[in-house]
Amino acid sequence: MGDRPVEFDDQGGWWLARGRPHPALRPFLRSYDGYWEPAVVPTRMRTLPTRATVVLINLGPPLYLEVPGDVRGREYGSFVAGMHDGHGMYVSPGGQRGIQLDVTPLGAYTLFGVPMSHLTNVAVEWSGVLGRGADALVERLGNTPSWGERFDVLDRFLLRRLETGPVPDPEVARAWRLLNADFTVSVADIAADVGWSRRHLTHRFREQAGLPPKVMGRVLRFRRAVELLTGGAGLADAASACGYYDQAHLNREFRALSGCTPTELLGGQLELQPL
DNA sequence: ACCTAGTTCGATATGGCGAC
DNA sequence: GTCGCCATATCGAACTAGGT
Repeated sequence: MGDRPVEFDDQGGWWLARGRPHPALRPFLRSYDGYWEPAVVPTRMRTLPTRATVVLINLGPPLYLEVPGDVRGREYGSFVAGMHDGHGMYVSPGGQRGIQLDVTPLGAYTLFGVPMSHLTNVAVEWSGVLGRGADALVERLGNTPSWGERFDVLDRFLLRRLETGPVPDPEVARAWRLLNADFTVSVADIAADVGWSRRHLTHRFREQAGLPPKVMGRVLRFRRAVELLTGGAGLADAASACGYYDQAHLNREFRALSGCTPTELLGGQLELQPL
C-alpha cells in the first residue's frame, strides 16, 4: 500500500505527481495525474476539445468553468467534463490541488454508468455523476497523506465501478478503433464494417461515446493537428498530414473548434492541455 | 515569384427526428 | 433496428491579403 512508483515533475508553477493505474484500468486511463500549485496565481485558460473525458477531483479551492453547453459558466468543485466539440474557459483563483483523470469516452461510459450523451459539451459535479459515495471519496483522498496511497484509493474505487458498469456495444468499440486509426473514414463505411445502419450506429455511438462519429472524427483530427503544430509543423504540412483539404480548411476547423485561428492559438498560452 | 494566413461559396454527406 | 425526409454541416475549390 502506498509503495507504488510515483513520478514527480516540475511543470513550471505546477507540480505533477504521476502514477500508473491498475492494469485493468489502463485501457481507459493512461495515468493518475496529481497536481498542486505552490503559489497562489490566478489563471485563465482556454479549454479545447480533447480525445478524453476529463475528471477533475478537486482537493483545493473551487474553480470557475465555462463549457460549450453553458457559455455563462459557473463554479465547480470536483467535476466530470464530457466530450466537447467546442471551446470553453477555465478560471482558477490559484492554489489548486487535485487529481486529473483523462478517461477514454467508452471507459467513461463504463466507469460512470451514465449515457455519455448526457455529458456532451457540459461539466457535471462529480457527485452528480457518481452519487453520494463520490463526496466521501474526495474527502478520503484529501485526508490521505501520500500520492501513492491516493492512487491506491482511486484504483479500488474505479475497479469496483469497472466490474458493475455497462459495457459498450462491440460495434461501438470497433467504430471507436476505426475512427482512431483513420479519422477521415466516412460514417457509411464504419456502419458497413460493423454491420449496422448509418442511423443506428450514429445513435448508439453518440449515446456511448458522447459525440456522433463524424464529430468525434473531427475532434480526433483537430487534436492530431494541434500535436503537429505544437511540435513545430507548418500550417500547410499539418493540414496535409491530417487529411485537411488545404490550409484554409484547417484554419476553418480551428476557428470552429477552438474559437481562434491556429496562429492565435499557438501564439498565446491559451490552451489547457490535459496534464 | 513565392509563401503563409485567412475568406467565400456550392455540391453533397451527415445528423436529428419520427414513422414503421 | 431500419428507413425517409430534409435542414445543416462539411469539405473541395477558388479566391484575397500580406509578407519577403
